[in-house]
Amino acid sequence: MLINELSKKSGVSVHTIRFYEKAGLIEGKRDASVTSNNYFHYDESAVEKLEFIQDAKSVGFTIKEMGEIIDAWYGKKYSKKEKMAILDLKLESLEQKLKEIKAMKKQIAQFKEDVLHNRC
Amino acid sequence: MLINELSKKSGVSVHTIRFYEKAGLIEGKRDASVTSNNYFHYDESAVEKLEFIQDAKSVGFTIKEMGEIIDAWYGKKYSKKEKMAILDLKLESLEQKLKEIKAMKKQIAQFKEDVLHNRC
DNA sequence: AACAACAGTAGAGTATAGTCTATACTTGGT
DNA sequence: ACCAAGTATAGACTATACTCTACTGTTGTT
Repeated sequence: MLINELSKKSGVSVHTIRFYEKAGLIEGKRDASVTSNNYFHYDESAVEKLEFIQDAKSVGFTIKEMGEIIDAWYGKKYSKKEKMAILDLKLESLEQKLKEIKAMKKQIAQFKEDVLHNRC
Repeated sequence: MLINELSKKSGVSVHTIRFYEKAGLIEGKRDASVTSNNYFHYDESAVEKLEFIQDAKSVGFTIKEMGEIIDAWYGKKYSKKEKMAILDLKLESLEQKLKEIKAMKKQIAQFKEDVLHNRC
């Protein structure tokens, strides 16, 4: 599919898809048999990656971190063992975020107590 | 205390404290009886707020959101009822973040499965 | 052939959150 | 009195993550 279709399927704008492509998160391929244009073609994995990116963004992963995860998931540059290690690190960082959020919930609950009892 | 002491107590740089002050997150007071300088004086609440800011940052709250929380915690511009409502909204957004992170953990666990069984 | 819609590239602009530099004045220790 | 260290303000600079504009070329429909 071309970029416009990818945009519609993923819900990510054409501009942003190109931005992600420059950042190395997704990759389109050019058809060598076509000489009249330079159009990039994308497959279903690009849709999956863009869907992942949207979720990963909202949990606070940076472009760089998303790139690492995508490389460990789809890429060819790591061995199976390395991929598992990278993904395990990401799981640990999520575990850390989980703890921080739980602690923040407690803190805000405490703020509510303070407000309730006019302690501020 | 003056800004340098506040910086040491909170672990936040003097520059960044001034940035937060401009953003309305903390507030120093000038001593009207002193005419020779314009130095700001901070109390213990500034330390508490800066400590909160560092935690709130790491869970993904923006400056604007932190300002809302601080106003609902320490500020005078809201009624008790309004303060509780604001803090409840923030608790809900944390609950949402918690869900997203748990979902992302599942997704990455699935990536591990895919890698393990050479499905990518 | 005309033309709107789409594709690519380069680069400018925006928003957020700092971080640092320059300048000028004040304070505290010797 | 001297001078390093601290303080305030304004504004420049950086990094991240987009978002948009300008321009050029291609494709598909009429």
